[in-house]
Amino acid sequence: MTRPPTLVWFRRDLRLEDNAALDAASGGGSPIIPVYIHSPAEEKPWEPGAASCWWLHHSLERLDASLRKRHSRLVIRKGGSLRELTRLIEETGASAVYWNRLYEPALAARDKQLEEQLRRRGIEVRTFPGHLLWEPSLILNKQERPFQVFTPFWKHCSAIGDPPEPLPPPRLRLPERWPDGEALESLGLLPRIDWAGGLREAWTPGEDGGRERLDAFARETVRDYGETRNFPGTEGTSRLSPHLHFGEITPRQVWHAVRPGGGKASGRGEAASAWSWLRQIAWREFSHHLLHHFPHTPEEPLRENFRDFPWRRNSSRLKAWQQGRTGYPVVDAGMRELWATGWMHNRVRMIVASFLVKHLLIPWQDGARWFWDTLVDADLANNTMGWQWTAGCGADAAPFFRVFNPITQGEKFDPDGDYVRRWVPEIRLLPTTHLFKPWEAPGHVLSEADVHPGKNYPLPAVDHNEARTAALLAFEEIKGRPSSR
DNA sequence: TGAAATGTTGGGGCG
DNA sequence: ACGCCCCAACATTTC
Repeated sequence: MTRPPTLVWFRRDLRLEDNAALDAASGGGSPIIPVYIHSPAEEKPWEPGAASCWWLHHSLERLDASLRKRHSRLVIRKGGSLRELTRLIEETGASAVYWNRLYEPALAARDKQLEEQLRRRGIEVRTFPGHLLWEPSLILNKQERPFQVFTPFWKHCSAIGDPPEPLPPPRLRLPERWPDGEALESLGLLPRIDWAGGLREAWTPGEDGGRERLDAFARETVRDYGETRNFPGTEGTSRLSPHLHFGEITPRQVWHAVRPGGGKASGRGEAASAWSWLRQIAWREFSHHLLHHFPHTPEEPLRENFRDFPWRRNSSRLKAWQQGRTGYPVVDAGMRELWATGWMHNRVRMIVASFLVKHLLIPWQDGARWFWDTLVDADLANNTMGWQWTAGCGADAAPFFRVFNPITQGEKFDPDGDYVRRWVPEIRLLPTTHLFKPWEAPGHVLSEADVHPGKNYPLPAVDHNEARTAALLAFEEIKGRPSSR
């Protein structure tokens, strides 16, 4: 007599290692049935965008392949989560469902309901942490309120000490029979017209790809992270964000992979670099913390006075921004990198976001929507926090009057122009002194470089100084008003 | 995890 | 030698 199987419900934890739900199920000794249920409607209004869907398809493919190496498989279903889980329970005689917790408001609410309904039917439900280092509901300040400033949040969390060591890969006991599943292709995650060439070139979705990226980063890149992280023309960052979003690797794996002092000698600068990167991991935690405690923030500004901000919706300017035709080379380079690869360097994200919100006065929500659809690492918590931060209406936000200068930002952080030349090839022959402001170049320099402003490269959508003044003026309108209830 | 305006200082050219 | 101006370099404040 074999024991009834346990369903391990995969969601955004598309990995076998350091997977608490899978580990607990394998330790329990029951046969394991790995399940994925495609139910984008349950994530509304933030169902995954086009780039995320592309990633998800390949990540599921990889997960299934690794399971098959262990003679297991991923059972794919689509439709309502409760309906499909219930059906699977009936079909397989499963007595338990395990999963790793997610924290976005809509999903957390759905999961809570599911848990109750399954329990009512006598099913054992167990849920596990692991997507984050610290449970958002447990992190509170001395007044038992959520943190709204990053530094005290980080101080509080880092004092807790190192997170537990990652879990080993599981041993999978196989069921006697497999339930039916859908073909991955039937989920329709891949684009109908193939625009994903640039994504394929840039990324290897899946646990193995994430692991390789992490190993390479921990071995080499992290050493100089403090120096190089701000230069989009170099590979100074980890590029782990999509792997973290889909749970192909975990924050505790990355913590233990780069944390200084783990036996191997490292210089002072190297330790500082590693900590400054872990601090970025803590920003990810902070953004989930904020979304958990302020669940309306994907749509509404945290600071209430920003509801009355005199935004100027303008679809043709929005489109120029989306397509990388603003006439500001750094901005255009970033937007084109995003479109081509599904990713953008963080320094450039701040520049293009500031440009949309402060130079064009277009609502940050419009920018957040575009990022949502085009980023392979689109993450509701990170995206929301990032945009509210730039717009000046979020927690610990940059004040609104901090307006990035798209010219000097380019000169500072792309000093040789490598980044701009790569993504805005039509101006690549300009000398670096004029690369970030082609409209100021003398005629003979332009014609020698074959740059014709207004013809083969756009004139600036707005004048920097005028736009800056207009933004400061618009900000005056809401300045005196109360920023929170 | 700004930028620009304004203020201060100090060296050098020059009458 | 001296005052004056210019200006770079740096610091402070303001948006």
